[in-house]
Amino acid sequence: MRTSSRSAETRARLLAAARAEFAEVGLSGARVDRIARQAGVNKERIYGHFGSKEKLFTEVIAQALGEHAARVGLPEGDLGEYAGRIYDFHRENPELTRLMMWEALRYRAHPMPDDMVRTAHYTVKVAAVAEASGQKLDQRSAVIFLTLMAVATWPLAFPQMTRLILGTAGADPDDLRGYVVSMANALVSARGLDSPSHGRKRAPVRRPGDPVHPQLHDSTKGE
Amino acid sequence: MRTSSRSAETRARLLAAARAEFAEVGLSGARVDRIARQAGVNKERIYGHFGSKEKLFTEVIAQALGEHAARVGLPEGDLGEYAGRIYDFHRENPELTRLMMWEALRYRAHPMPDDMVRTAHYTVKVAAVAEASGQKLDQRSAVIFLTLMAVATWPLAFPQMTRLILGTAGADPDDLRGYVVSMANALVSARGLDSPSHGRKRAPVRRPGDPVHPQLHDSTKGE
DNA sequence: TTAGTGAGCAACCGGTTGGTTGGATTTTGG
DNA sequence: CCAAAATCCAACCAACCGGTTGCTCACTAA
Repeated sequence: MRTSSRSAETRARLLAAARAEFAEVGLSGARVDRIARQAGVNKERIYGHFGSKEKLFTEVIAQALGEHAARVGLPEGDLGEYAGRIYDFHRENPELTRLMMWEALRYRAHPMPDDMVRTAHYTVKVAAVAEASGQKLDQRSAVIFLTLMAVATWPLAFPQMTRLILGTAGADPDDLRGYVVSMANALVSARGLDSPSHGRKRAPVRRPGDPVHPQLHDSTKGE
Repeated sequence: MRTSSRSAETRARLLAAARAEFAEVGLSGARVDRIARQAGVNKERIYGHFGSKEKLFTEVIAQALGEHAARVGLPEGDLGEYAGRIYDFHRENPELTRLMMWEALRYRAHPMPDDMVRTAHYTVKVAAVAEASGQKLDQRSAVIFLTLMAVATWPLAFPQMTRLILGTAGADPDDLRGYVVSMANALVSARGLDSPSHGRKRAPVRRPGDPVHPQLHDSTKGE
């Protein structure tokens, strides 16, 4: 085996092991020794390839979200079924859900390294939602998409809450999927029911090409 | 000051400092020294009062959820406005949202210490939802309540996703509240639209002998 | 006053952690 | 085939972490 491909494989093995470890216990809970051992590599390689545990973490998240973006399709036709597909994907890839949570906890709303590509990704999806639900492309389409995500992923992100609310008997994943689809359909079928700016202020309209400023965040802070 | 009340105040100061620390960096990220210093007491007091870092963690969560239960009322009348109240509370107490996430990541669906009291708590709320939405008390009421929670808390739990989907301009919290209320109303107004098992069940993806190891738990687990 | 009680604390401890280093081994260019 | 470059690794380390201990001090009851 050539050095370069051997090196690439080492890197890939480290990334895979790190993804499992980070998904399981998060950044501060992860142990570099464990990652290296799981990958069957010396832990020094982590620093040779990635520089630090934290940089490895961001690399893992970027990779996982990239795969996610590539594998879930666009919303088309029945939006309830689309929510079901999101549910399915997160159910089959619980690591992604957990990585999203670790990411949210660590970086909050701060811009991420690959902010622009992800923004573009969701812009496309929101447009598809607008078309599928037969309304014009505006803020409300984005909100519907956001809510579909919420309905589909919340029970998987907060399994303890789901169990407490539904009870152990009602927590059957397949039944839950049916409920998710049902709730999502209810959302879409009732669109246009009342105005979005129901509350206090008037809603601004987001321009699709909205510039996002990639402002660096403090790297010295521990988790 | 009397010894007992002084002790109680020390305990309260530790709980407050621990809540901030745990909400910020989670259980494994938290530093006992930091909590003690923030509380202005010696770190030995943590072990005198709570026994261990993990027990302090569960105590913090129990307290925070207790406050939450006390301050958000029962769902009554307009369920959309109820979702708005949930949103308001989590917006004003972001620590609770984060604690729930840390808890979900650490304990997954496993039973928690105060499982019963929390279950009872949600049973009451689900019953109130059933009454407020004018339908009989069944699994569907629980699902509606669950979905209300999802719609109200997801944007706050995943601010980075919300920002990416809505854009920086659309992420205004007040507008977001309006959307949450609107979406929740859409949900409820479309109740009874279709049966829960709307689509055919999807093929169950069973993971036989799930090899995911729950390792991480400390050896000192017994109570 | 004094004995008893419990909160408080500085100092300490053993194990662990992220990160480093010097050199052995393998691959590549020529 | 050779030398340079790339890759790998066992051993090491300083800092850090959760948890403990032995003692002091303030307060209370008798």
